Amino acid sequence: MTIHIDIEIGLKALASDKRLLLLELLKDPVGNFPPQVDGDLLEDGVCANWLTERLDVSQPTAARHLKVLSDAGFIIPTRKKGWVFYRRDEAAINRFKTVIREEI
Amino acid sequence: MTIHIDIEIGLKALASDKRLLLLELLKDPVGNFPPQVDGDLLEDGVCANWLTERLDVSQPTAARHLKVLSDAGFIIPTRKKGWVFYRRDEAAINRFKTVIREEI
DNA sequence: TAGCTATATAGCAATTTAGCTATATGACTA
DNA sequence: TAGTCATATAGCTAAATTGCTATATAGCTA
Repeated sequence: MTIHIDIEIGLKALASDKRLLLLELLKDPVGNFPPQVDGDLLEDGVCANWLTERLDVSQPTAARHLKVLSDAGFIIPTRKKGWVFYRRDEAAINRFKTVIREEI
Repeated sequence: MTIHIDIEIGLKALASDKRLLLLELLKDPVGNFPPQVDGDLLEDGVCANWLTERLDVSQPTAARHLKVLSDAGFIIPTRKKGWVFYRRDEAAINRFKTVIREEI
């Protein structure tokens, strides 16, 4: 009940098939999505709209999943021309993996 | 939604402060608990009773937390003289860490 | 500025999870 | 074998999570 506070937030954020799918899709934006006009697939990330389609849930539900991952620090939103693009925060993900490896 | 099935079970099992505490306590049985009579702290693990006390929940609630971790394969129960002792399954835990590292 | 479109929030129903008390099971021990 | 003690299960309530529809917000674009 000490270090656990941070670790638990990350674990809860990941413990969902929808959110695991999001992170998986974001691993290879170019392979998983068609070219984007207003944001670079790699630098900015993938349009929330497209991620929503892949999740097979309503737009608000997908938005909340994205927010959970974002709040946990695993993905980074970038606003551009009225769109929001999401990409993985590999550094944060790696930090989390290290904590898992060392603390569990 | 493919590999995720196994990974999700593990993540859900870990995403709880009580269960994280259990795993932490079991990391150092000798340091965390007094000597045991009927089971060896290291070979057999820690008596469910003592773990329950440390968890600060009722006996049935602790039993269920232990079952979740046990079902997920993270801890191993050993019955002896009417007691049940629990120890970490380090191999299983390491396998899980590897999956996390490679798949997330 | 006005309207449009993408995304976020509000608020509700259904499901899952976590806690409890009461009780059943199961296995030592006397 | 009977009794006792440790642990597991049953069954309930409260809280958290996930999904939805409806609506608000925010920021382009014309």
